[in-house]
Amino acid sequence: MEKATRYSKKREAILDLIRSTEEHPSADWVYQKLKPEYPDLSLGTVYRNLARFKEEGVVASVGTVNGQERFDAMVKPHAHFICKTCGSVMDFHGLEQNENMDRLVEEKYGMKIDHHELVFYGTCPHCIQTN
Amino acid sequence: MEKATRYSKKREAILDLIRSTEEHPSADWVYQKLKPEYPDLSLGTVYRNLARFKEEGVVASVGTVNGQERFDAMVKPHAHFICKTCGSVMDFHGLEQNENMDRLVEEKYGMKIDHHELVFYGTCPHCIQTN
DNA sequence: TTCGTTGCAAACATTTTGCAGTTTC
DNA sequence: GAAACTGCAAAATGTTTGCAACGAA
Repeated sequence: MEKATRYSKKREAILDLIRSTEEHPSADWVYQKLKPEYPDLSLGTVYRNLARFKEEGVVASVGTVNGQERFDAMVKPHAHFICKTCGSVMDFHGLEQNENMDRLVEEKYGMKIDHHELVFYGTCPHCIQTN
Repeated sequence: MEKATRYSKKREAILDLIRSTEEHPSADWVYQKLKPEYPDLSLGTVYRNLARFKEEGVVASVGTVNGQERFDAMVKPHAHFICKTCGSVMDFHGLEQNENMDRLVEEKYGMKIDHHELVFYGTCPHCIQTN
């Protein structure tokens, strides 16, 4: 038996925020941003909703940066860049892998592929300048 | 002034172990495996040496699986597969990105690229069977 | 009224760190 | 003997969870 879903203003605010930013936020970033408007928001709620969004597939995890998981409102597959200096995460559009790659891999190696993630690591323009 | 390096039997054992397995181990896995032979080994030492290996570039982080960072004795670039069910990490050889990809990205987006990581997520053959 | 959702704080798990003792050179 | 390395245990950090109160339907 599936669990019913009820409206929640905070859940809506969390998703809206993630969708409105290019920051690829962490749970704490979301919490800090919403705290002023929702003074009684708790971190637990942010985590619970993020977990839920991941299950629903409306938000994806980009990976862990400096010990914190970072999230992305999933629109379509795209590559990411992570700055090793400041930890910022950016999108790379136009570097998508071949659409058939997942299927090819399935045939070649015998596993079921759900999705893949291409991440570049390096130094962002801003950190290049200030070093 | 660089810090001098001294020989350490445990450091050697840790690196040898990572190099000898396809497990893409976590810190704790390394610790558990070496504990019988080195009863006075401590987890702190494993972590300290892993951090060192990463800096030296002899070991790379594959990512975080179920909250634990997983490591790989870096030989040459290759893609990875992570099973969402059992958390196992495997190598995918023959899927390397174009060698020039990093340089292309640098020119196109203006960041300095150190390396990239391609990870597939899905269900491994073993977990397909037992479900 | 029901039961999904939340705040709060405690519990957890992983990783980091300070310090005193040990080992390498 | 100096300095690197380690064990140990405590601390720090990020995330999860139990429970009572709250809120949507």
